[in-house]
Parts: sequence; structure tokens; C-alpha cells
Amino acid sequence: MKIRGYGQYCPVAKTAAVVSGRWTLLILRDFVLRGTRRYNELKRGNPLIPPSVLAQRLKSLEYAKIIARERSAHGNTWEYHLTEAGEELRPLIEAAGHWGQRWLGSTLTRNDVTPSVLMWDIKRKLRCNELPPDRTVICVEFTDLKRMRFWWLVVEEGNADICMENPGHDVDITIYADLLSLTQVFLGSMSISRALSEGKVRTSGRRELTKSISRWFGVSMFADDNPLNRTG
Amino acid sequence: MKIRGYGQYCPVAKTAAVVSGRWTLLILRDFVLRGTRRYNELKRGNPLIPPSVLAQRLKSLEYAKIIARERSAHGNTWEYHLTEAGEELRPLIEAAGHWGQRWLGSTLTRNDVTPSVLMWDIKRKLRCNELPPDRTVICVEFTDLKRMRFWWLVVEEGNADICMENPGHDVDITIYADLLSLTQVFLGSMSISRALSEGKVRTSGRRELTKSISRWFGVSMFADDNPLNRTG
DNA sequence: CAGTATCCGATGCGATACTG
DNA sequence: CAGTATCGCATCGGATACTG
Repeated sequence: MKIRGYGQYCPVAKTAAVVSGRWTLLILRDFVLRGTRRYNELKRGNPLIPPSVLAQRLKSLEYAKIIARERSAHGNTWEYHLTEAGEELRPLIEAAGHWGQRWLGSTLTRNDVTPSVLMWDIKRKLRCNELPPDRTVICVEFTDLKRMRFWWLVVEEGNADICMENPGHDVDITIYADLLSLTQVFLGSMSISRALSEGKVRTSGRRELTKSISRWFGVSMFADDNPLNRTG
Repeated sequence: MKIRGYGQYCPVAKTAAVVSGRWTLLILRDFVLRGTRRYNELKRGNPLIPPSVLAQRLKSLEYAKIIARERSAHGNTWEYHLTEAGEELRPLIEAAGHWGQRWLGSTLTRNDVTPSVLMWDIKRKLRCNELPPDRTVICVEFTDLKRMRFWWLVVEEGNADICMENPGHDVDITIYADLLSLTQVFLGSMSISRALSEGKVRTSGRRELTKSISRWFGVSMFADDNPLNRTG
């Protein structure tokens, strides 16, 4: 486990030696912004990372004392968590996100979107307390997909679960959208109300859930950095 | 000129695709923090970068609209400058520097230090207005070096020049130090007064310049992030 | 001064398969 | 679930030499 540096004393260079390998910043993002703790969660959040690379990066980050690996609460599996040093990478990660949204947000293409990643992001940002107190079932149908077309979010007691098969309960609201449009909504480059009025997103089901959708449908933490949202 | 992305819509991933190549963050540091504008300045600040890699990175950054290349004022050479997008990378670079100083500052070794880079950093941070209004000549002698042992800073009219040969003027103050110690002083991991009292750094010449040294000898912008300086 | 040209070697990386 | 093992290719990166 050797870290290849740059032969420079500059603190920026020291940091760069640790965080600038391929995939590394994304793994850190998962820890810092998504609260990820497990190997397979990291795979889910980064579908294209080779498992060997992920394993190697985790070892490096552990070696650098940015994360630590330990038994989970139940003791039957492993978990990673940020150290204090790792926590303090938050400003760096957030700066990267703000900048990317502001200056590269318009580069979004079909190659950048994956239904599973989007659905987990949506789930994570769902404002459950803005939904009815009893169980709510939200169905998402990606109108342009064959596989991975249907997703269900079951919200109960302030907690959301993701299913890929019909969970059997009555569906309270269905959201129809193509994958790219719903991603744009999540990223804040298109407001959900505009998406609805333009027909990019449609809904069916209980009317009051559609009316309140912009309250319970949370968006990316970088949504406000979108150039469209600039006040200046 | 293709940028290899990660197949993710996340703004952090978009940024990572642009800035996380080897040397890239350091080149950006030179633009953002050192005010570098020229190819050879970049080489000076990054002695180990291969010229072909530097050229490729500059092209990439230009392609990404982070820097722009244009004729210098005199028109006989080329200069780079940050675009607005590039300027806004400052928070990212500074976050990297703060973190590196705080968590990796103690990893400094002999392999990380270069006299030329240090001298240019010192020159850049010299507080000329704290020096006498007339010409001041500062000699730095790296006591552990054979080559690159002597350096002169000629400060005149609020401006400092670096020489590697005796400029001929009388020397007002000479600073003797080994390369690692003076680097530590610059980085703030050792205060100059402590370095003097411990004999890591010595001076000769005009007494008033030694007495005021902690005023005119500027340090790294990350010096305060050193764990030693923590108040908490 | 500001880069190209060339070349080679390491290794990072990706793909796939497999395991306790 | 949480990774290893293997493997081969590509390409990145480093060194050196050279040029308008």
C-alpha cells in the first residue's frame, strides 16, 4: 500500500495524492453525502466500478485513515465509516458538487442516468413527513425503459422502502416519466411543476398527492446551484 | 479530446471526471493560488511533471473551459488564465489545501521539498511593505545543499526578484537554514521565532531585519490549519 | 520560451469468474 | 453479502530528445 505522491510539500499536493485516483472522489461522495456504509451499497451507487478497484480504493482510504472498517452492529458483516479526517472532507466534496452542478450540469446525457441510482437518490431525499401518516405507496414507471421500468416506494412510519416488484398494497400515486426527465427534475434543472405542466412527468392516483408533490418529492442538495436558479 | 466520465449524473462525478487526473489538481492550484499564467511557470511549480503531460492537461482544461489560452500583452508569447468557471474552482482547491495541511501536514519528508519551489513560494508571500523602503537584499543559504545552496531576494519598490547568483549589492540579511526546516517554517508547522530560538534557522546581518522577520516573512495561506495551531 | 515527438514500460483499469 | 483471483489490454505516465 504505497501512495504515489508528487514530490511537493504543498498541502494541495498532499491531498491530491490521496483523493485524485479514479473513482476515489465518488466513493468519498457516497460516504459523505449518501451516508453509505457497506461495500455493496458502494457498488449500487457506482454501477460501473470494477469490484477489484473498489476493494483497492477502500483499502487505500483505510490506510490513509479516512475511513475505518469494523464489524456491523450485528457483528455478521463489515461496515465502513468515516473517521474524523474523513468527515472533514465534506467541504471538498460539496465544493465539487456545487461546481459540477453549476458548470457541468448541462452536459447531462442518456449515458449518465441509471434507474437504480436515481431511485435510491429519490428514496433518500423523500420528505416522508410531508406524506400522509399512514402507509403510502408510490409507483414510478420509467416510460422509456423495458427492464427496470417499474419501481415502488413504500413509505411507512417515516421510512421508505424500495421494491422492484409490486408490493401488493394499493398504489396511492404513480409517477410516469422518462428516465432523463425524472433525473433532471431530481437535479433541479427542471422544476417538478414545470415538468408536470409540460407533460414530461405525469401522475395518476390520489389528487392530493399530486398537488403536494413538490413538497414531498425532495431534490438533490445541489439543485439550487443550477445556473437556471441564479438570481444574479 | 475526450473526457472519460463515470456514467453518473451526480455533479460530484461530473467534476471528478474533469479534475481528478494525475497532476490536474496541482495545475489548478498554480492557477488559482499562485496566479500562474505561463507554461514554464507551471513547470517550475511542478518540477516532476513531464512536459507532454503538462501540455495534455492544459489542452484538457482549455477544452473544459476552465482555462483559456491567449497571446500575452506583448503578443510574443502565450498565456493561460482562468475563466469564470475556473475561478470558481477556488473553494475546491482551498478545501483541498486546508484538509491536506490539517491531516497530512505531518507527512512532510525530504522527498517533498525543492529549493526552487520553496523560494518562489517565499518570494510570492514576502510582505514587502514591512521591509525598509529602500532596496533590501535577502540571502538564503540552504545549509544542507551543495547545488542550489544560495539564493538572493532583491526587494525594491514593493517588488521582489529572485537571483541564483550574487546580484552584487550588499546583503542586508542572510538566512541560514536546512531546506526541510525552512519549508516547515513556511508551512507554519514551526513558527519562525521558535525556529530561530532552537537554532533551526539562523540569521546574520542587520539586526532590525532579524527582529522584524516574523512580520516580513510571510507563510503559506494554509499555515493556520496546522493541527499545532488549533485552539480547540 | 513554449511546447512536440517519440518511445517504452508500468500499471491502472476493466471484465469476468469465482468464493467463504 | 463482501469481497478475491486472474488476466490481458489499453493508456497513462515518465524520460528524453528535439524544435520553431
